[in-house]
Amino acid sequence: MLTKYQQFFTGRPTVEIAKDLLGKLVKYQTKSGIIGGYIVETEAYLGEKDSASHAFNGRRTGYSESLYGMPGNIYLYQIRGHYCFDIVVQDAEEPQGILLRGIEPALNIDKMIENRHMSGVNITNGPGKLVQALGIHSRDLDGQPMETSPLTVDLHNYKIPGEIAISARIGVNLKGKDGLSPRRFYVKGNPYVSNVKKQDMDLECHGWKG
DNA sequence: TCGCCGATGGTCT
DNA sequence: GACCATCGGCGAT
Repeated sequence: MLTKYQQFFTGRPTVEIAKDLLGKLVKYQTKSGIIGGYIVETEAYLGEKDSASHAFNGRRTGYSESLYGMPGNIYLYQIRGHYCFDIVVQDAEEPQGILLRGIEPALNIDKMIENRHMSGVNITNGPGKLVQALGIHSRDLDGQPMETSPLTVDLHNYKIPGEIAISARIGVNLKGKDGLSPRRFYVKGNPYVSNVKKQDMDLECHGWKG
C-alpha cells in the first residue's frame, strides 16, 4: 500500500510528474536549520527503454539499484566528482527517475552561498551545484524514502510556474536514440535554470504566476 | 557573453 | 582504461 505522498510519484507518465514538480519546495534538514528552494528545472529519465538512462537496456548494478526502488525514494549518485539528486518515480522494479537541475534559493540562502563559495544564480543553477549548495557531499541519503528523510520535497509548499518550457536534456550522449528527446522541463524566465541567457531571464517575477 | 577545454572521482568492463 | 545525467576558468568575440 502506497502512502499519499508516494502516490504523487507514480500512476501517471514520468514527464507529467516532472512538470508537476516545477515550483515545489525542496527542503534539507540540517544541524543549522532547514535549507531549501523551489524547483525550477527537471529532467525525465524513462528507464529501460531510454538510451540516456542509467537503467537503459535493463542495466542493473549495485550503484544504481535505488532507481528500482519505491516511488518518492532518493537516487543520489555521483558523476565526474559531483553529486546529483534524482527522485525515483513509478512503482518498484520500474527504474524511472527525475533529475533536479535547478532550484531557486528560498530557505537559509546565506548557508547556500557559504556552501558554494559563490553568489548569484551560480549557487543553484545546475544539478551538481544545487546539491553542493544544500551541503550534501556523500551518498548517505541514496535509497531513502523522501517522506522520512532529512532531504525531501514539500508537496504542500509551492509556487505556480507562469509558463513551462521544454527542451532536450543537457549533457546526455547525443548518439543515443533518445539524445534529442524533449524531456527537460523548466520555469520559463527563471534565472536559476541552467544555461539560460541573461536576456531570457524574467528578473521581476522569476517566471512565477502572479 | 559565448564556447571550448581540462579537472574531476567513482564505477564498470 | 574508458566512460560519464558536471563545473568553472579562460580566451575569443
